[in-house]
Amino acid sequence: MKITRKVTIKDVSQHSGFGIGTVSRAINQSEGISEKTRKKIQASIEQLGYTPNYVAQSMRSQKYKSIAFFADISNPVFAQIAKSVQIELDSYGFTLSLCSIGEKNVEEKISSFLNGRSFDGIILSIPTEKDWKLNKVLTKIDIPVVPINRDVPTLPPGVLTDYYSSVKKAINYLISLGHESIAMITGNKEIRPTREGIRAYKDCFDFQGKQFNEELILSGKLNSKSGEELLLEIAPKIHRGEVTAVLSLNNQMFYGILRAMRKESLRYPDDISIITFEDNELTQLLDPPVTSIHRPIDDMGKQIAQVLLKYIQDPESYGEEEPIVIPTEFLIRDSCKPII
Amino acid sequence: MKITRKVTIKDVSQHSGFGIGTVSRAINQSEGISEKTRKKIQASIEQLGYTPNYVAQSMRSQKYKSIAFFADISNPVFAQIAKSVQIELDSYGFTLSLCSIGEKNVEEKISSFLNGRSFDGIILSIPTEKDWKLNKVLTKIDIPVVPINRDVPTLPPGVLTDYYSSVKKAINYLISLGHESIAMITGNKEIRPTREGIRAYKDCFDFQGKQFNEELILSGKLNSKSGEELLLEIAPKIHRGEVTAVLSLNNQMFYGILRAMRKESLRYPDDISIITFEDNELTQLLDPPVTSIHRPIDDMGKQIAQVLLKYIQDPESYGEEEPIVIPTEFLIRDSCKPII
DNA sequence: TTGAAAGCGCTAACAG
DNA sequence: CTGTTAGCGCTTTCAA
Repeated sequence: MKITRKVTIKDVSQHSGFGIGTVSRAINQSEGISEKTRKKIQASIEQLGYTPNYVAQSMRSQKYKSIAFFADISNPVFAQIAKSVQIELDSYGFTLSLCSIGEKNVEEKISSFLNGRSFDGIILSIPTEKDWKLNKVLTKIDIPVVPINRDVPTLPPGVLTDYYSSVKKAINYLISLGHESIAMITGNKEIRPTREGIRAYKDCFDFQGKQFNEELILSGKLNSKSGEELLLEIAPKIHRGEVTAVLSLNNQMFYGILRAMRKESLRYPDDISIITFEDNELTQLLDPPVTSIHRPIDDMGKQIAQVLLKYIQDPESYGEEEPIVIPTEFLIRDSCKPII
Repeated sequence: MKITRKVTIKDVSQHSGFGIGTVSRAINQSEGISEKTRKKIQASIEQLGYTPNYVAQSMRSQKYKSIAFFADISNPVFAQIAKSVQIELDSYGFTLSLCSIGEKNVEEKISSFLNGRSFDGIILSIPTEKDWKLNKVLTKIDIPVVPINRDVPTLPPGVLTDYYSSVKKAINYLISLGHESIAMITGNKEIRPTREGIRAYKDCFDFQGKQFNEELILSGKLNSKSGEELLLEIAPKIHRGEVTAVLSLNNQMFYGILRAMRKESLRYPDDISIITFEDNELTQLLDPPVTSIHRPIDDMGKQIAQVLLKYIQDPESYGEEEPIVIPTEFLIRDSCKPII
């Protein structure tokens, strides 16, 4: 058995009797080729089992059919987004490459990852918008970038979850149950979800003509440890009944909140009412199940892929598109109790 | 401001005064170049801010510094593996590309994904080992493939979790608590974890001189729905006290098991003792927390990357390496109760 | 409409 | 030790 060299465009050219250029035109569905020859060449391609070499195509065309995804994939939310983005991209022949980023040195990670590699576009979730170094790096990138849930000054808005309405629904629900002292646990204040959450929170209280207490907004990092610390901070108030409800804007922080509650022997909904962003196995299987804000993550991933693809295909449109806002659903379960 | 063309090896050659070939040798740390020239060239490279074009390098060298990862990343276990694999690969300049696969048409997905694209290696987690079509596709692949927890006939063993010891510990623990009718919920029987689990289960009973009841091994699919159905199947027995413990070999199935228990108003540890594979937020935060089998996932990812890299760097060693066995930890918590 | 030929940026073989 | 050159497989002028 002889070693089978990969079949190239040259083989197709010979086999079909047409020139290399013509074959290329047939492959790329380009103009200036008769339907007849296209068919003949197509037949040769199928007989030989030819597939164009993506690497060679890329080198010549400067198109890579490849997207870089920067996020912390160990967060199931991003894992799921990555999955649906990949599935969507795949149907357009695009490949998704992963790059994990943490809290620190994000710009360094991103630029060293991009260095030398070639992508047509980037999907990005970053820990803070106010990262001067990062923003500098981002301006230098000459391919479209779609941020997830971030307002990056140098970038078009991308895809956003409707945190404002979500938080409004949650807070109003708690108010309707009679809660007045509602703590809200959020990530740092330099990301859109936090800003939008706070805005919604304030608006709810303003609308009700109620006093808004700044101290009840607790900002930290987007991880469970931080969530735990923040809950521990207000635990005394909860014990004293000075805080009767907690709204968590982040799934990871919520894990920490639950851990802290356990440590403090605080039980929901009796000692405290709780609501969290992101519905998942945990919120469903906890006893009682947790009232939560749900977003269609697969749909989000699909939309992210779609905008990016649009930007790539039509660079003129980059930055001209309206932000895509993903609506959420408010799932009332049994983790909140009315104040009597 | 003039448009800055990307600097190429030619520029470096001109700037440094050395030939293109010499520059290439400097870049690739190849033999046959004096330390002096290397330094001079290095200086030029830095001054010009040159980075080799990976695409061109790949095209010429047939090395792509690129790995394909086939798995269902929406399972947090694989997401975390993907993350740590990526981090490890990144330190060697390799890129990780994602491809989601489901339960069906796996061979079709894999081969169409690979088609035209170029990778140096593959990481693979497949739903069943007895997939004739898939195995046929796999034999045709001429780059190293590292399977995760699977014995694929046509492939070297790769990286394996020690299911045998893990299950043995769990079963023996249950036996020591006085349990005799232990149900084990597993994936399909054509994957290594199931086979190893069953073998361990049998060995434990044999060793104790106890009767092993085949009916208590419940095989299904690796998803929560299947876990739910299987638990529902034996629910009557649990109610009657004919089954007193359940061991779940899969994290996804475990979600379903918990759902089914809730439907059936079955509570652990009072109505039934439970143990599951994979420790995570859910097992820790459930009340009471769940006794579980934990494996070091990040370490697993790192090892997967390492073997694959070794195979790529030294193709002779492909298939000659011993399987890498990942040990597990048995975390006793409060989900099991002794039989009195 | 088609073919020929010039590269894309790089590596590797060959010469010197 | 270093320079020159021939491609890798493809797209894209430019002629025919």
